[in-house]
Amino acid sequence: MNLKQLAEHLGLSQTTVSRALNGYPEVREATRLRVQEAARLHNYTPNARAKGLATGRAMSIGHVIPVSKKHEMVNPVFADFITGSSEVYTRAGYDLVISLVEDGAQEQRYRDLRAKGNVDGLIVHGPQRVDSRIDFLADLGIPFVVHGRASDMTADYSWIDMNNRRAFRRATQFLIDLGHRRIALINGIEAMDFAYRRREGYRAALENAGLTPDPALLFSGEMTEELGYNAMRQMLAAPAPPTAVVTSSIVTAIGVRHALDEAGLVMGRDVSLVSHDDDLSYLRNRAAVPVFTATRSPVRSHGALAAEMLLELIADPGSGPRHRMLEAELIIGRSTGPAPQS
Amino acid sequence: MNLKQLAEHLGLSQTTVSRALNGYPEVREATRLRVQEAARLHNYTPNARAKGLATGRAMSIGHVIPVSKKHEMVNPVFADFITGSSEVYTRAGYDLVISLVEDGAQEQRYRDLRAKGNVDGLIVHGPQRVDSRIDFLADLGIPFVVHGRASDMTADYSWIDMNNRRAFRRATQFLIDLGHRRIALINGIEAMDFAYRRREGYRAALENAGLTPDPALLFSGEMTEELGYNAMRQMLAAPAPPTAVVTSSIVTAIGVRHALDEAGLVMGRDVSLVSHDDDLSYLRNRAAVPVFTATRSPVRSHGALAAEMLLELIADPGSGPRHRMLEAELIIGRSTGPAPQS
DNA sequence: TTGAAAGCGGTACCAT
DNA sequence: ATGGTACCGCTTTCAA
Repeated sequence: MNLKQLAEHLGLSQTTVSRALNGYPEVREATRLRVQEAARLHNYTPNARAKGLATGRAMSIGHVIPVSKKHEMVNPVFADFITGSSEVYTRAGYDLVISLVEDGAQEQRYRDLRAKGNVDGLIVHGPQRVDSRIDFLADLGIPFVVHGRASDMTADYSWIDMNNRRAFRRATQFLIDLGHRRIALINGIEAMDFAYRRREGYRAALENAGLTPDPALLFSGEMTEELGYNAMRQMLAAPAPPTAVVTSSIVTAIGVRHALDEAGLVMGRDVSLVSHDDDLSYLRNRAAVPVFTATRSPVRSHGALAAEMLLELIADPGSGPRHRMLEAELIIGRSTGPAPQS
Repeated sequence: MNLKQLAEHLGLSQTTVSRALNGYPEVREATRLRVQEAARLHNYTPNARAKGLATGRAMSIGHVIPVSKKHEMVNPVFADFITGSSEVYTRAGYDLVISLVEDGAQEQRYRDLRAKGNVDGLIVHGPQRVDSRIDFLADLGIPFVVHGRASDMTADYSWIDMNNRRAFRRATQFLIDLGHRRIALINGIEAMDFAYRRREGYRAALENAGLTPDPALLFSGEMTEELGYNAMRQMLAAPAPPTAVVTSSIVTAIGVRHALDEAGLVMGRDVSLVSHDDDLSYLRNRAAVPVFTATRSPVRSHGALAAEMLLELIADPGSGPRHRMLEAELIIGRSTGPAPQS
């Protein structure tokens, strides 16, 4: 059933029916009720494409996720993030369009997204330290919010990010406070902004304690189990293995643990481990248990906040860029030494 | 730049330009080249909404993912699955629309998706053993492919699924072959079809070996770390703990391991563990290492296959439902006993 | 081989 | 308070 048919059925004009349904004030209340009733009865839902054509708004938001041929993995946090966003979009009547776009085709894809006119705004995932997408999208004039930042760019754009630097500084400090001196970092790919900031935090904590980062304890790559496994094996085979490890992902931490198993070492006794993005809250306060300690960021609410930010940006294009920084939580599942300084 | 402007610019009619760009044969070759050249030059991309309105096709596919208020989690395999699908869609010129829809609002949301006209077909995720969505969508007359099946329904619909029953039968058999007699299962929510089938496989292996499933060793719930932790703790506190555990998810397995840690037990020595959806291929053949053994399904390619199936269905609505079953791989990272029979 | 014009299903301006 | 009508941008008959 479309508008025309509904209007004929009611003996009204399309105009009046449209107005009644869209809450315009100049419709008599009785008429509005009659129209709404009929619409409900016939399961009338306006055609989104026609509506979009007429209004110039697509009522949908795009999430662009970079994938590279080389790094096959799609970060699982996207799922969480998108869940948060989705709730906001649904409530506001927006659809969510996902675009996985490959390294090479970036700009053309964005241009298309814009020209095809099926998104009103974009969320940009996975920014690098210098990310050409940002200037490009700004030029294109489409509202967008970046999930993360591009540290080495000066442009002012809207973003939402967690405090990666702080989280990793605290995690590292926690281990230093426990007495560790040889602390490894198994990080994501450091061209990615988040990984770069994490390493900065790690380094800051070491330097603050008068320690020099040892390159032999620094690893970065795609955050797979395999990375953790290989890194840990390599370090265990070297002359001076670390006594503690900080990893960027729980997945990597699992690999680390397999390497420890293989060497007959016990996590929490022989080697301490802090992993990011693990939710150990169910273990909190079980202080005697040799488990991971973790930092965790509420990715899902990041998604919701980013979505809200973007919708505001779309509603009020005049307003300037918005920024939002969120803190990660340090979850101590095991504490064999002094608690970390907050 | 829109079609009208491009046509004026070229001194041609919209009709001719449209035909030239869409490969209609009745355009003179010289004209076509001139048009294509100009289109490229001006970055002309047809407006998708207008095109959709005119053709009646949205050129986009919806993925509907059920979320319930109670089970907050969104299964991380969606991310992988969608990645696979996305590649297929992109190549075929389709967009991907994600709809997370809440338990209550299911039918209304599908009806809307259909009526709003912004998807040409749907992939349905997370089917239950009896899933009302299937009959409903069939009635609605929109092409759809189910990722998974609904065991207790008789309707014939298109689906793609992994052989959950077989995977869990083999995993359980593997443990039986190692000599285990008390084998626990920590499963997903068994109203979900996949979890139900997994339990059937587990049970089949036990019965085949003349073993009776012990209800005290059966757990099901949302596949969180916490589930694995609580289940394992509870079993360890009981009179006759299991000597082996099969879990439906690597996340759950991590929780199991924490419970073992807490009890001072060693995985692979005191308790064996097989987890599903873990990729231990990097450990394959390291037979002496006490690690997880796993079954793994290539979720990403499931996504691609489902997408292809759906596009075929859309292209040829007359053809009947299609089905595709995929086998999971049993990855043996540790083998302290005889290998499982395949 | 090309063009004019009628939709596709709405919205919104201008009348009445 | 309601209706007529000109778009929105593209496709597709029908004519020339």
